Amino acid sequence: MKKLGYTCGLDAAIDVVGGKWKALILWELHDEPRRFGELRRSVVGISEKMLIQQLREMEHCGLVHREVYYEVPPKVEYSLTEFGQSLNTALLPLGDWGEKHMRTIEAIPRP
Amino acid sequence: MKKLGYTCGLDAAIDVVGGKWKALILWELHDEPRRFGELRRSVVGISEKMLIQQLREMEHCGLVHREVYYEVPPKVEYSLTEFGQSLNTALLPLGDWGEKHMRTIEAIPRP
DNA sequence: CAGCATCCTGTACGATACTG
DNA sequence: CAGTATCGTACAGGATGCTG
Repeated sequence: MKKLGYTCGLDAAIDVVGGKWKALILWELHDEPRRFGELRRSVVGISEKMLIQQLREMEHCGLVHREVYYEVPPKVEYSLTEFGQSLNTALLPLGDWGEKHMRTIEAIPRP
Repeated sequence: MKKLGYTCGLDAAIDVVGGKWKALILWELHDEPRRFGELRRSVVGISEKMLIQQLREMEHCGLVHREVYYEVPPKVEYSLTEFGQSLNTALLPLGDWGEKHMRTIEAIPRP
């Protein structure tokens, strides 16, 4: 969410879902709502700071819905909006591509 | 191209096509080979440094083929490999999604 | 024309500790 | 449990000038 005046659809999409974590979070939410703690565990390697930051941004873009249950202990559930679902669907082929070529990608020699 | 040990296909795909420019370059190459100067003009806003850097990385990953014509003046053409084509295809739905929701995305208030 | 070499900056991301 | 608050760093990305 930085620029304005996108040059094409891909440009706009990447601006929304870009970065290291958003697509992964989106994926974790694809089938059912998740609590903060669940996400922290399932999105391997993410810090609390990044998780909450990315969630807030996605909420701000209308991709994610945040539902607070006023209980003790606290409970908050994150879920995809229709908008988020549509983005997730658009990401499926990319995920499949990655899955199919994972070995190849892993085998690329790093500098 | 940073990590190893991807947690899912999407993770791997994003590692390959991530960043601000690679997907856009891929798109520019989708229908026919392009010369360096052509790319510099059509990928709006990219610097020479970033263009050559991204091209080299994509070449290294086997997504792009670099063909040098030993002429005067110099001529170099970049084109997609089969691998690159397949990635580009996987990105199509995302591009469509972006195209469709561009107005919505542009309308999101920035911080 | 197609690059390479430098220098510089912002920020994305990370580690750690603390709170309602 | 679900976050805040700080502090710190690496690297993505940018600006400019030069070269075979």
